[in-house]
Amino acid sequence: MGAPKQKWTAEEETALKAGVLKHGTGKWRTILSDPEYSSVLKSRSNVDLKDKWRNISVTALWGSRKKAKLAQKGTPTSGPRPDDNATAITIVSLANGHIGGDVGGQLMLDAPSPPEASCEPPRAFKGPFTSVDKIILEAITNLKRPFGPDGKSILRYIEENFKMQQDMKRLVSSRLKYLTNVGTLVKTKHKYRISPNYMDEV
Amino acid sequence: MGAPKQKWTAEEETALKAGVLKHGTGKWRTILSDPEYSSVLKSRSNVDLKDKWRNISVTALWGSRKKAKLAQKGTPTSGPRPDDNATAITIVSLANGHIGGDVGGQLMLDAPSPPEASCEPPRAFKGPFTSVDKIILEAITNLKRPFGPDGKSILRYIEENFKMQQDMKRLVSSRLKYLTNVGTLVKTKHKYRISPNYMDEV
DNA sequence: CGGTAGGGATAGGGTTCT
DNA sequence: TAGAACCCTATCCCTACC
Repeated sequence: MGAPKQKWTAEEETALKAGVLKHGTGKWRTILSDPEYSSVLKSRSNVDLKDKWRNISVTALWGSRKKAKLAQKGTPTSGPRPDDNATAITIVSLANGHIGGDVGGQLMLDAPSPPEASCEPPRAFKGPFTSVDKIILEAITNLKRPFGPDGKSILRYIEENFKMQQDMKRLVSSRLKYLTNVGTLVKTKHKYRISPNYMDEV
Repeated sequence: MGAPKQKWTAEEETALKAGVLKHGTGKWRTILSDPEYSSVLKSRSNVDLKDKWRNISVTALWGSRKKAKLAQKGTPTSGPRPDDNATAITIVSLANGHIGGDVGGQLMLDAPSPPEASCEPPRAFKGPFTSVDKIILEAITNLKRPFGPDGKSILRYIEENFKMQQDMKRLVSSRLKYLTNVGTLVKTKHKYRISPNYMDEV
């Protein structure tokens, strides 16, 4: 009827990956609207992009969605094995890493704090943070929740303890996603905790 | 972020329904502030409540929001199946019915049923039409707008064509909401038209 | 500014096709 | 039979409008 299973071409897949690299995961409509990819992807919907990306990621991580589900149920303690097939993981990381510097060009998280950002973090614990990531890790550490705080708590902590001149919601959300993807954080039931392997880096 | 899909529990849903029953639809912040529900719903926002209620209502009426939209556009033949899931419909009716007697106590229009209406399960469809409802239907019919008149036009029509001794604004607004909820009216872009399925009841 | 309504996007479970 | 492609819809997000 409508679409007899339109297989993804290599070109489309490349465009999708580039799009995720540029705009981050979860920005399917944005990617689709980007003139850089819209021509190649014009026969795809935002949902198609989402589904395809899921296939790519999950395949790289587990081999298939089915295995992924089984793995999540059967082995609650062991996370994904990054050594399996790192390509998609790399792409995910890369993509999310790029988010920071992208959205509106205003995020610029790693810019070594401008001359005197006109707003000094009032209650910073570890001096001038140049990275939102560090703030997030601090939040998780200080919040001391049994299974880790959830995203809202983290966001609230940051908003209450730092003077930010912008809305941190999306940025924090992006970075949580990123830190989870690269394995720095472990996400369980919407709660984030710092991976044991990274505790010493905090 | 914090909750990429925090599914509603049965308990939360019950609290929401009770809240609507008590305070009426559209009073999401009020429901959230009511100590009777605030503990159960503490992880929800007023917007969450609004969305969930929309989902409950629309699911009961049409099966899903998508189907509802499709039904509004085409498919003149198939309407909602009242026998499908009447519970939410009933609750919607009940809730809105209570609104009438609630706000300022001045609405209190015509209880079509005897005094003991308070403990009686209301009939959702063909339900308690008030005289104002009939006037509203007349207004919509006579105004003959392409996609139906909006609330203001309906109100103006009533004020111009009937001598009412009270301010009809809130009352008309309530009844429009009610008639929309029970499926008698279909609301699209602030305009109201009579559902094809109820045209013959006018 | 805070709240609500409504449109619309996303996430994830489920289904169909190959 | 597995996996890719696609569907369904609860939930979440954005914006206009009071």
